[in-house]
Amino acid sequence: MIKLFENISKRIKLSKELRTELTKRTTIKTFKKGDIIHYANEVCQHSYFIEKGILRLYFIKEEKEISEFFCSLGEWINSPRSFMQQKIDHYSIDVIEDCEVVILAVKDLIYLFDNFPEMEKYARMDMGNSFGLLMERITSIRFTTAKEKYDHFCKTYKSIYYRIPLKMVASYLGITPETLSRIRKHI
Amino acid sequence: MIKLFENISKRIKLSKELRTELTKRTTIKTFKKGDIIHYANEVCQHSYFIEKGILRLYFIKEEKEISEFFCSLGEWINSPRSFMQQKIDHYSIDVIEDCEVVILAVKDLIYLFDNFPEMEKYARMDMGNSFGLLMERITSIRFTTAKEKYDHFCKTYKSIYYRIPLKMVASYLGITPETLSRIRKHI
DNA sequence: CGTTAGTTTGAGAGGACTCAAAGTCTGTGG
DNA sequence: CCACAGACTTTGAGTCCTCTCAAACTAACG
Repeated sequence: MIKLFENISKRIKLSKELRTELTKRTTIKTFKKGDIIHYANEVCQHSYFIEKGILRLYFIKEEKEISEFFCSLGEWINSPRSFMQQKIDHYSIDVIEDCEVVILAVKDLIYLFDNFPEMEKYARMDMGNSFGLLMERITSIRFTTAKEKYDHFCKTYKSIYYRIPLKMVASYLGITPETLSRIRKHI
Repeated sequence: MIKLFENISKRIKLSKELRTELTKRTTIKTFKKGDIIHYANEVCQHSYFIEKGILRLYFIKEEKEISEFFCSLGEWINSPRSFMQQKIDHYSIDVIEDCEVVILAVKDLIYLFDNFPEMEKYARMDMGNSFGLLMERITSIRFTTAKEKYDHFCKTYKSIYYRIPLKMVASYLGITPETLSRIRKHI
């Protein structure tokens, strides 16, 4: 839970009460590479904070997996629309590298929102951060060659880019595995 | 302010007190087509809620304007990172169609956040909504032909897409004006 | 009503795609 | 602990979409 408390403290003052409540309402769990921790045909009931490992949000399009993004140490992952609006969405989450996560159920998060206004602030700020990253990514996708897209990807995921299979990176970037393979050769 | 109150009420219970405070702390203003209401070299001090008209977030890349997104009736617009983190960012905001906006200064927003916890919730939910749209957009940019990108754009902006100059649409989609012109011809 | 910005049309070049096949890695069961 | 099957990655050839550059046309604004 250490990384989680650090992450929260970065954005808001973490009171002893909130800390206690968080400890009480979360569970720690480990998963193995290849595990699927959220399925597209279910409503996302949990949000996962990563203490270790790599997870991926992806969906299926024309029988192929498309990676939406990757998350690692110090980040939250869930199926955004499904989790926030409690409805089915087409995203699944799987494990790229053995991981340890802190699990928070939506009902507990709501409890925290209702009883700790600073938790709302934290959620807003954390999302604001992700929002900025998405905007940057959109810029990096438009107008750029496959090589520039890949360079941006390596920069964004500098601590983990080399741990993700080429095929998944290709679908994340919206290029074919063949093209990505050729690009990497020329570096 | 009618649309603003509607928008807020959709997400949270709008108390009489918050309503009063909002009225007191916002101003209504009109702008004309072509006006620039936020410049890239300044810290964004205000957020604008649109009651009428169309505004655009854009930036300059290699001497060309790149449109990031368009906003119209019932939406907030600001330079996201600049506004949230109070630092310079490369985005400017200009007026595509004469507009009427409700202006909220960052200091007043902070006051509202500090005194009305439900305002934090509203901001979080509103951003969550925009977040979902960005994710959809990323999907619509990857793997798609220029025509599919344009179709998605028309769907996303169904009430205003025909009011935006072709050149701006092209830069929004990340294709050249020539390509977009050819696509539109074949519909 | 002229100037300037925006849009359309055309021709040619190049990057990324598709399809195909060979080579490499990984994990599972014997 | 090794061998093999299946998945992943690399390499190659040919095609197509979108880009660039260039020029004509049209619309908007003072």
